[in-house]
Amino acid sequence: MSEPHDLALLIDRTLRRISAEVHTRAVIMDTERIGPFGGMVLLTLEEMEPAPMHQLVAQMARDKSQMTRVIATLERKGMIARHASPDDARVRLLSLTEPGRAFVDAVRAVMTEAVDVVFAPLTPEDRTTLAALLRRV
Amino acid sequence: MSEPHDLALLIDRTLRRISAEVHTRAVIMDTERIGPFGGMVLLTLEEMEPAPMHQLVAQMARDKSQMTRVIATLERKGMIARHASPDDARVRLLSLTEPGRAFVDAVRAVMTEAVDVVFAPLTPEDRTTLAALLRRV
DNA sequence: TATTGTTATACTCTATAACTATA
DNA sequence: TATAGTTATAGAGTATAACAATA
Repeated sequence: MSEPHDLALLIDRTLRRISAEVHTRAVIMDTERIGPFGGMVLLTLEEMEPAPMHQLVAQMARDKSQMTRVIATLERKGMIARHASPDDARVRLLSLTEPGRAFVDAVRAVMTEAVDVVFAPLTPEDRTTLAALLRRV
Repeated sequence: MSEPHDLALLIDRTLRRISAEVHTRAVIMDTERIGPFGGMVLLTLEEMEPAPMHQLVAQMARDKSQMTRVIATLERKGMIARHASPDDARVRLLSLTEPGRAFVDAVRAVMTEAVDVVFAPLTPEDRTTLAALLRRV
C-alpha cells in the first residue's frame, strides 16, 4: 500500500491517536471545558501573538465563524484578550492573558506527553524529518 | 519552533487542509450524504476486507459505537455488507458490495486529487518518506 | 470474566450563508 | 468592491456508559 490517498488515511489515524492520548490525560481541558480545539487554539496563538483573527484562521486552516466562537469562549474564561488594531479598525488583535499563559503551559505539557507516546517508535531525527516535511505543505 | 507538541499542530493543520480540499470537490460524498468519515471508512475497508468491525475500529483509531453507526448508514445505502463470521458468532465480517466498490473508486479519485494538491510542495520521495514515518507510529 | 457489537445520550466540531463595519 | 469579523443554524463527528450475546 503506497497510493497517494493512503497519506490522508495515515494522517487521519495519527491525529486520532494523538487526540485519544490527549483525551485520557486532559483533565485540564475537561475541567475548564474548552475542548481539544480550544487547547490547540491557545497553543497556536502562543506562537503568533499578538495576531489578528484571520491570521489564526489561516494558520489553523479553520473557518472564521468557528474561530469567532472558540475565541469568544476563551475570552469569557479569561484566557484571551482582544484589542483593537491601531492600523485597521476592522481588525481585532488576539493575545494571551496571564491566566491564559499559565493555562497554555498545562496544555502544552499534556500535548507533549501525548505526542511522545504516539511517536515513541520514531527517533528524534525521524520526528524532526516528519515535522520539516509537514511544515512545507 | 520545533517542540514536540508542534507535531500535533502540524498534523492537525495538514488534515484540515486535506479535508477542505476534499470538501470542495466531494460532490459524490455530499450527494450520497455519507460524510467525509464515511468515505474514509470505505477506503480503509477496501484495503482490509473482509474484516471484523473491531479490526476496522483499531485501524482507524475510532470508537466502536461510532463505527456501528457509520457502518449501519453505509449498509443502508447498499455499500457495505455484513456477514456472520464462521469462527466466532459474536463477530460480523464487513465487506464492500459491488455498488460500494464502484463508489469507493470515486472517493479514492477525490481523495487522491486532494492529497496531490495539499502535498504539491513535496517531491514523490518526500511523500514516500512521510508515509513510511507515519506508518511506523 | 472478557470480548464483540449495539443503543442512547450529550457534547464538540464543521459548513454555509447572511450580516455589519470598515477599507 | 473587497476584507475582517459576527451571528444563526444545521449537520457531522466524538466520548461514555450501560447493555445483550457469545467466548
